[in-house]
Amino acid sequence: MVQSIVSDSHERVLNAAERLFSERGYTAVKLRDIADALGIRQASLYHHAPGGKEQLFVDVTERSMERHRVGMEQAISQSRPDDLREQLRAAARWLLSQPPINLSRMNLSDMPAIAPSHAQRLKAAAARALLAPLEAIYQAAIDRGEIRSVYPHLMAGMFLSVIEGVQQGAPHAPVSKQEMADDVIDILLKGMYQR
Amino acid sequence: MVQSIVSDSHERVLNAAERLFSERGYTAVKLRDIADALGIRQASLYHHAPGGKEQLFVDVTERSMERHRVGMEQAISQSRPDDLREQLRAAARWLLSQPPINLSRMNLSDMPAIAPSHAQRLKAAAARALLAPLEAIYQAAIDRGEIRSVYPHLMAGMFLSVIEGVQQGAPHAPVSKQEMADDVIDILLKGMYQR
DNA sequence: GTCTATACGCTGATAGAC
DNA sequence: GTCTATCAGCGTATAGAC
Repeated sequence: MVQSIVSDSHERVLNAAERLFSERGYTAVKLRDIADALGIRQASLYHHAPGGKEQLFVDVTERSMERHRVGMEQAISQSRPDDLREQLRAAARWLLSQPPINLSRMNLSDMPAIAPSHAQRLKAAAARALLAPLEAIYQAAIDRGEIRSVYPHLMAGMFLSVIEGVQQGAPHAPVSKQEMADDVIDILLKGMYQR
Repeated sequence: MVQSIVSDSHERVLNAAERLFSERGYTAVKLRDIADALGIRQASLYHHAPGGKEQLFVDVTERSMERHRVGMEQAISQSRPDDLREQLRAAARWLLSQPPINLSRMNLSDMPAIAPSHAQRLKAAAARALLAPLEAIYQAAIDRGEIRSVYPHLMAGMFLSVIEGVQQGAPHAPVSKQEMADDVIDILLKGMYQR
């Protein structure tokens, strides 16, 4: 299969589309923008994405979520068990290596703009890929007494919000994203109060 | 001034526009949506907002940010000084009483879609209204030794992300938004670890 | 102050040459 | 696989009647 070296042209289209969609959202990205990023004409996109804009968005989002599901689960399973801090750091490292995800924008802006059945599928994929793995490690940490009792779902959403904030608020900071994420995880675990 | 009772028709337009823009963002909201929310025709909007869509967006966003600046400063100044927890709770109460704000979406999606000069003004207004007051109370808490040394700017962004997450992730929770916000503030201050 | 009608540009999409 | 040409529909905006 000479075709699937690393990034055949179909992959290049998906990658460009994913970066733009994940940064600006569905409605703000025009097919023209994606074509420009690839150095081709808007109409030429239809050779690689015959389904049109909405289908392209669904495809890249599902691909992204599946990659995140695997990435998150690997990051967590490769960390020491019974160490929430290390698990969260690994999850943060994974998330920061990827294009940013804004779940809030996805839910409020992107989903209403596509077919309800598509929206439902993407929401489910996001829950599986991002929320579920985090909820699981929080629940496990509660069960073994490492942390006090908190709502795992709330904590998972909080973690994702915060990492996303790090990812995009980073430019102004004097330190790297990963350092910021580590600091933030420390605060979530130990708090801000003086010891 | 019989005109300015509470909500003359100009205000009603701004309010409807603000709610929609703040939820879905600039590009996802069509003037038609705002008109529908008001029960009028799209063209009739131009009587109240002769400047068109972009100007309307700038107007409502500046109005919103100015209101937030006052609301945040009041919430904080009416709290006990030297008590970061109470100040954060008051700030959260204020934020949760308002239409949601997604700074990340504003920066990545909305701003690129409007004139650069407009974008610059709105970003500055958001920094003044939301980030600055929070940075100030964090810095003060550090100075008086209430909390350990953290980056106030990072903490301010983190707080806003988290409250916004509470605001929109609330439906699934068994408790009120304010309770969730209080829990989250407790975690930021005390951490998740068992005492 | 709201309406209908309409102009206009932009965007998504199709057809067919190369 | 990419192009040019073109279309249909949508969204913004304007004109003018009521």
